[in-house]
Amino acid sequence: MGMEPLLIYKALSNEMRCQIMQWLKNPEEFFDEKLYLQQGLNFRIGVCVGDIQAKSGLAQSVISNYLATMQKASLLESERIGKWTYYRRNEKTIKQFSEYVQTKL
Amino acid sequence: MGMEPLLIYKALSNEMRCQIMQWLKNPEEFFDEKLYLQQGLNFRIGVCVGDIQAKSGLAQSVISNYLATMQKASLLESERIGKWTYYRRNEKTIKQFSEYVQTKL
DNA sequence: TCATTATATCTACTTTTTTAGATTTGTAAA
DNA sequence: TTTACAAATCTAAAAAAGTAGATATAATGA
Repeated sequence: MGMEPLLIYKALSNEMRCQIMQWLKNPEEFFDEKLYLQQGLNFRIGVCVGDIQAKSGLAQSVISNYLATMQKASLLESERIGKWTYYRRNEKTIKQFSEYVQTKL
Repeated sequence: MGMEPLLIYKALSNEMRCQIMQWLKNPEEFFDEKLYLQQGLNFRIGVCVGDIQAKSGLAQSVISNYLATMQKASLLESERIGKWTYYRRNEKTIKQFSEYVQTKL
């Protein structure tokens, strides 16, 4: 459960993965919430893989792999509901990392 | 002159390079300043490549290359005096990076 | 000038990461 | 149950990063 700076640096050392962090920071700015609301959900649960993949333009397997990388670094967490997996930021880790950079780097 | 987060994440996504950042944060804790003082220098100018290389145990060419990578990310700056090149942290960039992580990540 | 030392650059090999197609797994709907 | 869809995993090829020996450059001292 401990935050691992090296894993986080590696996860963030890729432009698209950084981009995904930004998209998930303000999903309403980058994705359409309508279909989520229709299902009784909202972006608090995260954004599903397919939406992220479509926005990225990369292959499904690549995005799935990127998201797994970011989850292993615990920058993201995921929840499966029905056929969909929703990814959202893990703000706790992000805060810990930010504090690590501030005090330890 | 602008701080580039992606270059910085890449530079830090390697254990030895992270280690070097730590060594250069408190050189007096990890290196012997005597020979520097004898030359009218101190660690404020930085630590020379040979000392960093000896401590790392890696090949000279590898360390030279690592230091160049970190300098390109502007995490480090260097100064040549005679035969020696001294590397020190660029605290300005480090601060900017820390603020970037805090506010933008 | 010549030899020595410190560092950077060049070169080649190895390892890791990126990338994407194909397959598998899990879920839901027909 | 079959079918369809979303996402994860498998596989393999291409690109990038890591590694270290050899060579080049730059400075010093004999």
